[in-house]
Amino acid sequence: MERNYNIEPEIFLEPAPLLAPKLLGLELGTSLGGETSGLIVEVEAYTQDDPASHAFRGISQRNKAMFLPGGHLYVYLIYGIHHCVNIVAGPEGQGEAVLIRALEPVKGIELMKKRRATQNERLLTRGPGNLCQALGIDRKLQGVPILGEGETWLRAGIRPTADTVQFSSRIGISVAKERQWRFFIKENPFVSRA
DNA sequence: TCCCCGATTAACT
DNA sequence: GTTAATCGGGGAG
Repeated sequence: MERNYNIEPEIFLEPAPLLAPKLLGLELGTSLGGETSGLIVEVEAYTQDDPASHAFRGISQRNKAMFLPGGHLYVYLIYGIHHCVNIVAGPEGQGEAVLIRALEPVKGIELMKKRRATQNERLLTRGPGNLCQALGIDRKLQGVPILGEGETWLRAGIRPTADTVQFSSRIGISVAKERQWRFFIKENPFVSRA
């Protein structure tokens, strides 16, 4: 574990599969009627040439935030119910992003319990839909920058050592299962699946 | 315009 | 293990 390191802004211009593991251990938070945050413990990378990616068919009204420069947010609605949040990767015009799949809660646990309607801390930010609900993230945050002093922010957290990072196929997709672009912290209880 | 189905979740049997 | 919930993107006609 390493604390108080700096986030290098250039990492967001790297391809999503390179950026994704570097996001593990960073603290993602919002200040929306109260501060809530958590350490990123599970992510997945999606690229433009990737059949599982929303960017695969090119730019559209829905996915245009994916084509912003790295370091912005791409938020989408899935199954008509749940929001999912991505951190955009790569240069402007390149449709790549990293889906945030799980956080380890840090700040605003009481507010997150209220938003999630549960007292079970383990369920607050486990899974991409759940963590958006806990942090109050929806499409009003479409395309906002993640670095800087906005109401959505990313800060240095606790950087994992290489031996605690695992990777696997991505969850819930029906194509491109051979791409092992899911990265997560070994044995972390907030990761959505073992 | 119609139709299918998804980067999910929780509540079932 | 299975299934309903509920919206909107995108391909077919």
